[in-house]
Amino acid sequence: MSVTAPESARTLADRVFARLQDDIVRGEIPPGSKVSETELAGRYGVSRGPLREAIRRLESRKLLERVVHVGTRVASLSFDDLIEIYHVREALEGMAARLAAEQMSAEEVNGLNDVLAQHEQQQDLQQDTAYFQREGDLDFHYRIIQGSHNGTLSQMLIGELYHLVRMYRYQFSSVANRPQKALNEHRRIVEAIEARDGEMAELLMRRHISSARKNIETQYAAHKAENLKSDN
Amino acid sequence: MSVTAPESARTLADRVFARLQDDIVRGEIPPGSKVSETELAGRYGVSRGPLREAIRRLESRKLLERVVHVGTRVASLSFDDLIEIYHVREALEGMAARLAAEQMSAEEVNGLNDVLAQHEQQQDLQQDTAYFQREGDLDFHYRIIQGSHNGTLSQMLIGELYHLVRMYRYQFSSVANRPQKALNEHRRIVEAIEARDGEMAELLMRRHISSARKNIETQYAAHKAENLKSDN
DNA sequence: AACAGCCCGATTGTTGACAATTTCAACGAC
DNA sequence: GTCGTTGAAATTGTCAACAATCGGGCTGTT
Repeated sequence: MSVTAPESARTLADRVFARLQDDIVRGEIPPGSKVSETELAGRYGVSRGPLREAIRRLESRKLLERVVHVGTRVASLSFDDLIEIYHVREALEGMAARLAAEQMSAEEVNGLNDVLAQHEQQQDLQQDTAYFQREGDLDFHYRIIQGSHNGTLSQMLIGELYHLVRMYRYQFSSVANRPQKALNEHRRIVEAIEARDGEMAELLMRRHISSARKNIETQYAAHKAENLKSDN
Repeated sequence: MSVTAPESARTLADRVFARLQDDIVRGEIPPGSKVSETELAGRYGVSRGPLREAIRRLESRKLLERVVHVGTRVASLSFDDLIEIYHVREALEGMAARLAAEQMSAEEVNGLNDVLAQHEQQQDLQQDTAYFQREGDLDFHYRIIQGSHNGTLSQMLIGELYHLVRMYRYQFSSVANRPQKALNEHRRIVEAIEARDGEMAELLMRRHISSARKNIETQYAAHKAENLKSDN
């Protein structure tokens, strides 16, 4: 699934990088907290060399923020950051959907349908869906991105942006609060891909992500209004 | 102009990073060539520590390719890579143009018009335009990207993709071979931005980049056909 | 009491030595 | 002659010590 082949981590720095990234994305190390090189080196049982390499990689992925000679802290996404990311996702995943409609193989389309069927089952069973919805939604989007057969695009979305999106979702324990709607949108996107209608697939995907963004904006505005009220 | 404030390089690794990136983009170190850590450390007068840090950063920008325990070599863009990049640019810069139309300040729009006027003058003077067209075109696109007021978007385009685009342009000494056409397209994009018509700006920018991509594809097809002919 | 300047502890940046891995060439077997 | 093996050289990965820089607290002055 990962776009950068892990191959079970060939070097110490690779392993530390993977573990640290996971700890950050899952919120194990809370956003905004300072991370000390010596402390982390101890925690992961390596020297500062490989650890610094891991830190630099996570820094370029915007998961860590560093100030020279002062230190590194875990990035904490602001609301504005999240909106920015959704604008970028709208553009990139729209293009991904377009290319996927043109490029996906029959097997890949089948896989996409399988994912969709799985989601429908989850909806029916009404099981606790917080985690699975989260991961399931990612699975759907991942497959379309990979289906674009554009490595640069995949790298930017899966290799860079999605870690931030996942961190945000953990950070706010936020799950899509419009699952039925989203599922319907997913269905129509797959239909467009099956019909090899790239233009339609792009349009639908852009609307899908744009709706999610507007949903977040509305929630945030309500949240802020609520806070203002309780402040007075 | 750079999206990551250099502030005249506060650390050794920063300076080495900047110099090495420049040497790579300008083709000083030829694409595909192997770079030795000890050799580069000597060349830049630092130890291997900061140099490795610079290498890792350039690796995440896709300017260097590393194989564990083997070494690092300068990335050499294939034709397919370039096409991939242009698809991503089409999506991202289209969004940038849309946002710029909505967000740019009056001063920023003025600056954009200045750049345009400068380009028109260059056209008139018929001066040697290879270098200036190259940089001028970049300047135009940079300003619109920055005008989106979306830091994530700017980072992805200016901080990551454009270094590859510039490397390619140096690599093939390629300059837009449709300057008049491109200039007209630039004019219409600015008009849309001035009219605060985000949708139109996005459409025009996407067409602009799509045309450039198709132009490259045509050239490449012709080039390949030529090679095949001479092979027989 | 408020503020400026200085010093000390802690943290990061840098270095050179050591360990692990790969590559390549020489050698020998088939 | 080709292929597989082995060993040494070279290169990268890792480590621990040293240097540079920053933040906070102390002191002294106004």
